[in-house]
Amino acid sequence: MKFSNSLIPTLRDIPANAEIASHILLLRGGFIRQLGSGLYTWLPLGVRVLQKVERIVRDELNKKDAQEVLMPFVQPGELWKESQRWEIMGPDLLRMQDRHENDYCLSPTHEEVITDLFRKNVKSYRQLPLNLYQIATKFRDEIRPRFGVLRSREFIMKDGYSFHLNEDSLHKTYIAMHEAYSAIFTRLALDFRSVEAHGGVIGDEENREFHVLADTGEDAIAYSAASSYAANLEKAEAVAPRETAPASETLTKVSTPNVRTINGLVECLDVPIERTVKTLIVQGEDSPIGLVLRGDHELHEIKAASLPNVLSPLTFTKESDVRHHVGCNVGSIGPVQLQIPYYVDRSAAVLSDFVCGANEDDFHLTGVNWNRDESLRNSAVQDLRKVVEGDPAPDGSGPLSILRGIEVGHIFKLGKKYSHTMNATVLDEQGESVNVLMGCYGLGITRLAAAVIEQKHDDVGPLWPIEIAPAQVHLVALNVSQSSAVAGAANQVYEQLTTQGIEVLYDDRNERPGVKFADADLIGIPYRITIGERGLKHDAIEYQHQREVKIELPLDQVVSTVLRDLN
RNA sequence: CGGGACGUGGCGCAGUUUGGUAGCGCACAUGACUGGGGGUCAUGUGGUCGCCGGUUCAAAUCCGGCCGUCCCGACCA
Repeated sequence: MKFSNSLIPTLRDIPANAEIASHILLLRGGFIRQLGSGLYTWLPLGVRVLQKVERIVRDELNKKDAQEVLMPFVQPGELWKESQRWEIMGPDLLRMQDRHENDYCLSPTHEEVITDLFRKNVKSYRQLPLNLYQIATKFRDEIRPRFGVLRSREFIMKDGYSFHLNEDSLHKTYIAMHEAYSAIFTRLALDFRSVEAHGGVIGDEENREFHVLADTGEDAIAYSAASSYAANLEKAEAVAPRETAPASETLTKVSTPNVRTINGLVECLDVPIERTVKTLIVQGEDSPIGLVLRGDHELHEIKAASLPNVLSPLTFTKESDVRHHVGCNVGSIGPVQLQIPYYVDRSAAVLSDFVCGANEDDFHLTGVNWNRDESLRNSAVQDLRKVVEGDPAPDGSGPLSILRGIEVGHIFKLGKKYSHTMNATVLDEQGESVNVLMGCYGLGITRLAAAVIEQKHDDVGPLWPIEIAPAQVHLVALNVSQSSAVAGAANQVYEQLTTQGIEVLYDDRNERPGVKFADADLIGIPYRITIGERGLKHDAIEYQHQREVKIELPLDQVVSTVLRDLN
């Protein structure tokens, strides 16, 4: 690949609309261009990266006997109505009609199509298990596309689906996919975690997310350094830190004029925030419901919304209604004598001598105790809060740490969710018709390419892992148009490496050295060979791996050294 | 959807407050010089100032509407 006849539009300036490393560097290195919000064109170097990511993914999946298919990007609305997701999906699903006014959508995922394919073509348990995948374009009309290709609307995803007669078979494939994903990310030399997660609209049986750790990640990951426990914060279980201390204070009503917030309460009464309790009021099925948390803890909406009688999605009760039901403003609510049902978070439930609202404007209670104080004894305790750094891990292995991660893969057991609604059955050994069990395995190809940069870059450019670099070697020939010696040597190295099957980006342009070096940095190919007249005079060719120290090699050893390093 | 910002040659920006013939840097073309970290000089090419409407003798600039892009948020008392 010669630079002089390639489209590699590197940028000197930082593009105005890009903020994070992967977005900036993919633009500046000439890998992508934006077409519209959440829509990107992949340029030649970018396509090479994607193809290599895909190659690794195919390789690892094929090892596990998954088979590749390719399904349509445009799908009939009928199928989505059948699975009932036409109604459930909301505006993320981009819908349209054809000339006959039939409903269609751009596929955000392919459960419906694959299930339809399966039910029309597989009839016997003898054909199971079956594991099919594709690498294809998806469209999701995201609320807010951002961070370039990290959260775009149109993107490339590997999505796989498996079919099974029984749970045991499903589990085997689920584990096999877990292994395949781990192998893929390991080959990319990524620092990643597989974590417990929420299933979302796909399904909420057993599932696992794969995250590339990076500060710019949109998700928070709680993990235990002492064990393999790791969970997305949206799933992570919060366990109570310690046993209840005995009550020592007496219940006292204190005046707290104009105190409406926990911070105000802490200041007013000079109590530690860990000994305060706040009560949030959300809409329930019959009446509003109180959620009681320690003052310094944050409500976990997903946990709260899944509680019995609590409305999902979680909706906070309007302040005027709070006064109607509780008799005070939202800053003075507390569990003592609360006139509506409430749940207490585990960590709030182990407090003693704590402070809470008195359900009367401008008053709070101090010295409150769950077990001693009559109206509190039968409080319902639930996990309501987000975990924080230092919380005990649910597996008892020690304190939790929190890191940020980019979700690049997600594997699910779907069970019979789709086989049931879409009537996908096989005949079992007894000749009985049974719904198959399914699994579903997603992996973001375009996102993964960006996530790699988020984790592997420096000030001047990406540091691509060799497996997905746009080329293996960047050959920089300095002043080629002036020096026939340089041109001769560079051409020779280029020919020899190419003949050996090495991918070389050969910068044969008539550009100044500074331009070539800057572009090489922006492109980020791992091995760089620099040939200039100065070194050539004493038979010295520069050779450098990423940003490490350059070494000098005689011309006749360059090719063999590269071959050695690449194998 | 709520809040904020922005939209001026390919890219990055100034000009808008106070209306008066559209500018800078980079890139691009040609030539000369230069030749190991985005070089210098000279001469050039390229823009209906996002779109539509209004005010005005005159609009990038003022007013109204629309479109687009980015950022923050999408609840925590």
